[in-house]
Amino acid sequence: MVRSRPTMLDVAKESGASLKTVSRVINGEPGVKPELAIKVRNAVKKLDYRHNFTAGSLRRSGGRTQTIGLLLEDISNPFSAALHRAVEDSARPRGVEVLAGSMDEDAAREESLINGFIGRRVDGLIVVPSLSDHAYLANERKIGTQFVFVDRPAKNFKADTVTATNREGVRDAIASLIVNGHKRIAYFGDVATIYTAQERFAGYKEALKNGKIALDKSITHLGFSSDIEIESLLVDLLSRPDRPTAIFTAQNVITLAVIRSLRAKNLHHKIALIGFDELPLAELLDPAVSLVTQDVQAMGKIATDLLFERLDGRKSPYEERVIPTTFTARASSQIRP
Amino acid sequence: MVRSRPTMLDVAKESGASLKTVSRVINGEPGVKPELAIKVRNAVKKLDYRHNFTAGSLRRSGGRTQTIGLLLEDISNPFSAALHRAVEDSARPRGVEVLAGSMDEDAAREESLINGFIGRRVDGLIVVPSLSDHAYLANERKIGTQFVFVDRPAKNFKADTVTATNREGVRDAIASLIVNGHKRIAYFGDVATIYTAQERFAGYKEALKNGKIALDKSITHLGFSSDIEIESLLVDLLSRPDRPTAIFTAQNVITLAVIRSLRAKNLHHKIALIGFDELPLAELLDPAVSLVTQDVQAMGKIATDLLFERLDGRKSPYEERVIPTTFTARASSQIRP
DNA sequence: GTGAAAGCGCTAACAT
DNA sequence: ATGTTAGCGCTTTCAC
Repeated sequence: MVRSRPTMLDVAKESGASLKTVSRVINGEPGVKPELAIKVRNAVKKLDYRHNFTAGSLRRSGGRTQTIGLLLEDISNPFSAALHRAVEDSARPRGVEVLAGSMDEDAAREESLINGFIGRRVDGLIVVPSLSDHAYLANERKIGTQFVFVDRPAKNFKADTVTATNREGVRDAIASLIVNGHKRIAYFGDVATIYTAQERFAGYKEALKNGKIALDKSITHLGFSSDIEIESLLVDLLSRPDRPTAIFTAQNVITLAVIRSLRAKNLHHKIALIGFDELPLAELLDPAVSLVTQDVQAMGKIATDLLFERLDGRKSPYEERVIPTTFTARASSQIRP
Repeated sequence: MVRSRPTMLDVAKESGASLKTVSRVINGEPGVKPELAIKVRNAVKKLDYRHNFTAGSLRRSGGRTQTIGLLLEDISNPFSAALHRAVEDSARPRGVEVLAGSMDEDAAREESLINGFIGRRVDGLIVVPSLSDHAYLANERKIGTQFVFVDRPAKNFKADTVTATNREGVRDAIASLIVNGHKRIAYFGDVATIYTAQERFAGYKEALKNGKIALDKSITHLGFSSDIEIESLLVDLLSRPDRPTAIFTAQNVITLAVIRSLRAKNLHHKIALIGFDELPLAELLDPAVSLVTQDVQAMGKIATDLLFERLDGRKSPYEERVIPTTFTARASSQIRP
């Protein structure tokens, strides 16, 4: 049988207190005589009353729902999942819950998610932005919804942003290859329309320049590619007389594809490799894979803290916080040309 | 400057329609003349009106919020993250958003999360239950909140449940080792208080029995252990004259620890290994690791579908859906004794 | 200290 | 086809 939920009024009747007094007790407001408060609490238990947060925020000054939204590329990928966890850990101590969604780099999905979240009146949004234009968020911000961007800056919208040292991280990793004597270093990355892809490629070019090595576009590849595509590109590349002696892969999935291809050609002990992004078993592979990684935990925590500061009324100019990446040198980058 | 959000009344005034007509247009209810509807939609755009879903559900019959809660062990682990994604993919087409949280096998956290979610009036909850007693949920269900449990059944609470064939999956994997001639198969698993750990160990015992091999408790270990603990246990085990010729690891983290230890002792090509749970780069390791895996996608989809069926009013008895596991035989389980 | 009344933004029920 | 009124469960405001 479906009963209806007890309300504050039910608790008031049961306890003999007034509606407002019940509200005071539930919300921990001062100025209620202890005996009355106990009566109220007993009634709460007896009726199994559950406070309706949602109804409260309708009238509450500021209208805060104590809920934030988190827009990720894909909830299930390790970067997103780790970021989500960091956000959760910062939000929960404040009694704030997190709505999360996957955008799949799809502008329509992004819009539908943002609508869904704003329709539920989230207090703020933490966004790993895709390509879309974010100018339309200005109206939302006027109304009090706050925004923080992670991993990449928003487009046409100034806001607090947390990114990693993509450029410097790649630059230093490539430099270590150059120190080891590599002069032909291939680069496999994402399309240059993605901010992080741009930055990482810029780091590559910077390192080459510092090492007085000319950029050879025939050994760089920018663009989304299937495993098979990467494999065939690699086969081409590696059958050339002037084949690269080292490879830098600028992203998770690409690193995996290249590892597979190198193994298939039995070149994994011949050609040096450095990848960007965490790889779960990197140190157990043969050779262990050298990686440039982001401090996702820190990025999530800082983003959430920035969001709450804005919600608490901070008015200072929008910040760009840049979190250092880490280069973990393992056997795969010690291979000499 | 912080403006206040436009409401339906503002849209009504702007468009010249009545409040209710605006509501009809926004909610896509029939019976509004196209011309008027267009006027309303123009006003919505002009004012940048955002529907307040939350306020609506206060009055709406059934009081549905189109939001569900998902309680996971740890949002950031691959199993949880994949489950979350599957739930999201089933929920979004219905316009339902997902609140998720990590319980860390901690009853207090579980309670605080459930309170937080119910306080926001989620329509239903999908739970990967920890050890706590779920009898108290009976009151919530009377009131209309629905529950589905995944991976493990709830305690003292009957509800729809989606689990995997833990027992059968392990049994068949162990059987394949026995077929290969193994008679001494070590087992490393979680504490037997966890349902899945129990089931998996039961599968191990079943396979031994079928193979007429006596259970030797000196080569089984049940309990949570650090990497170091596992390593020292393994060292002991492997230095014995009657050392095991194969190892079964009943969980993700344990599998990793055992792989590390076997490598450290240079025994990874000597001792057969099968693990439970997905491992991201399993096929790239040397030897490639044989695994029993769950169909997390299917589990998430089925759980969400069951939840929505209940929310749609299905009254039939609570179901226990059991999803088949998959055994992927790779090189690590082909090693002979 | 406590409580009554008004109203948050919306939908249901009932006009017209 | 459209509008009016009440009221969802709560917090605010203001009175006692």
